[in-house]
Amino acid sequence: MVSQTRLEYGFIGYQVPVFPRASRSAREGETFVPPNCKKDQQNACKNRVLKEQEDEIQSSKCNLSDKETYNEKTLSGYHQIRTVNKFSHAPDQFNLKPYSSLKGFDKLANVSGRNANHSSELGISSLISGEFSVGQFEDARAELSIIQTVKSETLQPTGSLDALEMDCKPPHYFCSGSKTSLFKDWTTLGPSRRSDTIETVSRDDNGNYMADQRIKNLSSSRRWRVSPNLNDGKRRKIFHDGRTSYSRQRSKRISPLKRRDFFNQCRFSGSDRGFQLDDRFNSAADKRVDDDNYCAAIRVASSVASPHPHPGSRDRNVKLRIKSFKVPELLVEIPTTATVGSLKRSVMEAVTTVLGDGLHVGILLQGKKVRDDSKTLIQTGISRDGKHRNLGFMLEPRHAQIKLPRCLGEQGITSHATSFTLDPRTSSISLDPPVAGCINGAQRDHHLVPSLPNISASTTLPNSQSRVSVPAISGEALAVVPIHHRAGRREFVQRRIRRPFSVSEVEALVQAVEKLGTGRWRDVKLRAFDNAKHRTYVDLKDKWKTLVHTARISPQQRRGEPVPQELLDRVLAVHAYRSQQQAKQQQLKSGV
DNA sequence: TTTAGGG
DNA sequence: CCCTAAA
Repeated sequence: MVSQTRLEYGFIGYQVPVFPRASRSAREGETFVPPNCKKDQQNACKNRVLKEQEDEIQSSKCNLSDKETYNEKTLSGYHQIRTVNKFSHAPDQFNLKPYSSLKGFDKLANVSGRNANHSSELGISSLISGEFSVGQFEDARAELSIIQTVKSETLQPTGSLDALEMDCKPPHYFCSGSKTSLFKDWTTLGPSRRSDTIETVSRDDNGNYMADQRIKNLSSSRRWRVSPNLNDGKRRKIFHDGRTSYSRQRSKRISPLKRRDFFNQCRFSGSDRGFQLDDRFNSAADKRVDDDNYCAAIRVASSVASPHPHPGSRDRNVKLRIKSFKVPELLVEIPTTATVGSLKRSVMEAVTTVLGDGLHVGILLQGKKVRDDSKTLIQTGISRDGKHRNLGFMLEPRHAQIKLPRCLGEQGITSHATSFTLDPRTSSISLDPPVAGCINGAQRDHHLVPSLPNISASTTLPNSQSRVSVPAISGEALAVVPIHHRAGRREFVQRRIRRPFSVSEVEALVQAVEKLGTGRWRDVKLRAFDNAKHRTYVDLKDKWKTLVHTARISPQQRRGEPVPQELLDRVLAVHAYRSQQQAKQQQLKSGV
């Protein structure tokens, strides 16, 4: 009976720590102490943090050992999605937490750089793709029906909806070691904390939700200038079957080092007076964020420079600071017999999918949509003259519906994960199509003009939703195969979102290669990943390559989700065998 | 398009 | 993952 019960979570919104920012305590000049830090350790913690701040300039490498006493979760902070289960009393909570704190920071810097150059669109997807996971519940294999025994009894067999509300806690702490230096200026903001800025969410005539914001002038802020060679002019051709190929392209990708340099150039300056406004904004945002009832979204800070920069005329730059995005509501339906791990993945993938390619950015200026992409900001009216204080960014669904054919369970292509009872045929994730996300607080103000009138708008929440239940395929991860709207599509093409191979995928890959050998990647694809549209044969080949590499290095050097040694052994065995065969072939050839 | 490798 | 030369 219980196994027939399904839980459905409606995600009204998410708050994802897209951009690192100082914890409130840090901005308030206090030293953050991890919540789990025992009292007698607090002073030591404080000292350590202070010391880190002192050392951050010299330190060029993050000293992990120095932080080992901290739980990563504690250090990184996370945002919570809390479900309000109308059938139960204890709210369920979902956290979006950094997938990898250190790796994430590099990418965050990268995102910042890219944002500065393109639009926040890239940054969002980049950020979501791999930097965060849905977590907290330790036993990912525990079945929901066990965890929610009590709830299950009260749940409707189907169709029960848990309203999910966001609890958007600011990251407690986001920097450690040298990484702190990247964001130093974020952590050392001015003390101005008057919460006199009222932010609200408004709805445009298209039914899109947005938050108002302020744009801050860039004048004389050289840090916000954008290097043109960061432009990633990649062009991607989309095959009819959803596969991709790439035409020749241009400039080199930015190396991580360069990205960091770039970010360092772009970071805020604590001496920038305008930043006090940012900070004030932050305080307002935090206040709101603390409100359990507030539906928040993806937090972004980005900068956008004038598309036609005038060298030597920095006054013409506009600085945008987008604090957060609201994403459309998502619904996840999942059997109670599904594992916690699969629930996490479902949520994560729903978020990833929507942000990955399901949205595009719309711009609202004084309530009107700006549709002409070719206009310059000045022509549009986005300038520093202060005329327009209502500049809004929206995340709008790119497609009417986003379908997520997928298998939610760990049960993958192989039959190994037999302990999972999730029925893929009835799993579904859906996106609320008509609701656009919004950005809470890009902000505008004038440099050297500390007082800025508040911007306000009416607050509305998404009220419509539609759930799209789609039959899940037997592939592993979801294959989001958005229908690409070529017309009016953004010029720049983002890198595919990163989708680390799960263990069961690796298992399937190894199994297939054992059978087919290396060098027949198309067959491997067809055999084991036919339903995983996002895994191309090139991906599989690449994965095999990394698997071989992984198997050869010490476990300490490995990163990401650990691959069972048994699998790695099989990888090595197959690889050795195939190599041997290949060598023999070579010998035969040359011998003849 | 697919394979094979370097980036 | 990306990008491509070759096959």
